[in-house]
Amino acid sequence: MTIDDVAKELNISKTTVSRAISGKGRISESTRSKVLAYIKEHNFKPSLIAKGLAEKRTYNIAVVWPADYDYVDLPFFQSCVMGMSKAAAEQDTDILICMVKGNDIGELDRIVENHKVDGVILTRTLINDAPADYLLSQNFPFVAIGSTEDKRTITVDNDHYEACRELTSILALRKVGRIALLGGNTNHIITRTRYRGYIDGLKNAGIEPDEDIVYFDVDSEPRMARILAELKKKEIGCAICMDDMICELFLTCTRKEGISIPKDMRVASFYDSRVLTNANPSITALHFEDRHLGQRAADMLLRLINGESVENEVLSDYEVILKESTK
Amino acid sequence: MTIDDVAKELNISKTTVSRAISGKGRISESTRSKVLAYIKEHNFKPSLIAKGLAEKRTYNIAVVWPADYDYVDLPFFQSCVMGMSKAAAEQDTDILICMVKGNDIGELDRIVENHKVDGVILTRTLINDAPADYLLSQNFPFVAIGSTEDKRTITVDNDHYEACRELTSILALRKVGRIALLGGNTNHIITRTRYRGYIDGLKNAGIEPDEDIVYFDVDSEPRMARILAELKKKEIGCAICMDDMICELFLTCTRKEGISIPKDMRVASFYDSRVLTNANPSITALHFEDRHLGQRAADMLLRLINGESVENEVLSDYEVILKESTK
DNA sequence: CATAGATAGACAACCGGTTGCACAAGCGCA
DNA sequence: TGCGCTTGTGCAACCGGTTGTCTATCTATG
Repeated sequence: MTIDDVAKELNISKTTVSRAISGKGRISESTRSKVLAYIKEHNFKPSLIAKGLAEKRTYNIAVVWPADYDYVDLPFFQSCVMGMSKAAAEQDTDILICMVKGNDIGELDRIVENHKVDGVILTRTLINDAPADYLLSQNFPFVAIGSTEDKRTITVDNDHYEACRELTSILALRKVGRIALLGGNTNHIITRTRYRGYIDGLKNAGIEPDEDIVYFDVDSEPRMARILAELKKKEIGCAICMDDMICELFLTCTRKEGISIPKDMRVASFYDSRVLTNANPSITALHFEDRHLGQRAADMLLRLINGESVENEVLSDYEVILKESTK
Repeated sequence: MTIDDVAKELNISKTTVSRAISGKGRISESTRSKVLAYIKEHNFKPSLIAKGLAEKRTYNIAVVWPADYDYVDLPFFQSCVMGMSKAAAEQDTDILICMVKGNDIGELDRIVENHKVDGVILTRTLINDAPADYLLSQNFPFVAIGSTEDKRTITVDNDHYEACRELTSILALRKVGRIALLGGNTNHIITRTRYRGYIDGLKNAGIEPDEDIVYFDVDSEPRMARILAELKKKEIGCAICMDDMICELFLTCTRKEGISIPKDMRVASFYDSRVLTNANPSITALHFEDRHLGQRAADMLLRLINGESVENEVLSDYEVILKESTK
């Protein structure tokens, strides 16, 4: 069934049917409701491909999936995509996956050149983000989850600065001793953002930050073991892990060393992932509503595609959840 | 730039250009190479939307993403999708995400009715799989990763029966004592398949299976704790965990109980996921090449869409990796 | 040398929508 | 009553490809 069939059946022109469905152009209310009733009764869905050809749209948006095994925060990504999917579906739009390895643009150029999508969503942007640079150079609509250094980029993210500041100062006020920071990949913008929050959180609590107890690129067990030795020597009372993977490493190493938590040392983490939820003792962590984040990102991108004006957004969908590990 | 522009520039008809690109229809080798050279030089990509409208295709396939938090094996899913993405890209086809919750068909009907994709890939099929039933009823092309009960379905999967049989008999021959099975969700077909492998693995080693030491739906720490108590009472020498999540639970509980591995009890797992890779002691596990699995699935689906004949496939992309936990 | 058959390419219809423009009917107002 | 303006609808071109059918040219054959 096509709009021609509908038109013939109702003795009107296909133009009128098209207008009734899209809501654009002049049409009488009576004709319009007649058409809508008919297509609803017959469960007619106009072809999005034909619509797309005429409008030069695909009704698809891509999400860039960072395809490095050891690097992606899968639960975060899943939640985000769930949110995007929900928001997009409301406008008949779907999510297409674009695998990208490292800081290469991978399949992105094929997807853009073939015009397979109307826009792109980037997650967890890097300092020099190749996909972002590419999309900017092509003047292709996109929204980045996580801030970027280019002012032209539309971004949305949770307030990681504020979240980390809050967590840090809460811990500081609890008198947990010296607070070390165990950070992730310094190429991630988010790593620096959280770092700033940590610094200011300490300052708010009247503590002078000490660069000697801040570590980045904590990505392996041997490295964590070495750091842990230093923490012991420096008589650190509490460690803030910048993500759940780092926290896992921390827990593994403390267990091996026979360090008891929270008796000997305390620990808090970003993200209360499944692994941490099951941990013993339970882990103090920041909980984020990543789903909502994805939803916002998709909403913003769709508005961008529709030519509406879009402002950067900073969300506060997080919560500090205090558990045993910082008691 | 369109094929009309190319045609005009080369003083030939758009038909000829179309034929040169697609390779269909009669065309001289000289004209063909002339056209191909021109479009290559000018980096011309014919519109897939227009092509799609004419051919009634979208050059997209959907992968159903089971959107239950606690249920999806994310690393498995990621690897699969990476493989699919790679195989599909070679035919200008992309992967679209279709979120589905539980055994509901979710967004699937919208995607099918709107003809957003040419076919669907299902992962980890259930006993009564709503998406599979729906797609069959709509006569819509799809491939299932994991077997189904409906003979009309095209399936591909690793040989989980054989893998589990092999693992079980290897362990049995190592004289690890009585071998218990800790299984997952009984709604998953794969759970039953592995179970059969376990039974036959024991028989091959001359051991009579004992239903009393087979557990299913091991999905929480309390349940695991109860099971562990039984295993101790029954003097079990080794546990086979049907997936990495169950193995994690097992490790957590044994640690709490002060059970030493492999001294007091041995353990082996399906999947050598990141979490297990870091475990201490290292865990004996089955390693699967999920990426290749996804690649095969996408290949098969594309052939199905192209009207070629497709046979079910059973892959043997796995390896038993023996580590300390079964020494 | 005439003719049949093969081959290369062009024409035009088609896929299923959108949209600029033309036109007729209905209305208010002088 | 006549005029201009608004409103509702239709026509046909267009988006950018594919493909069935037809023609012109070339080759092989008796």
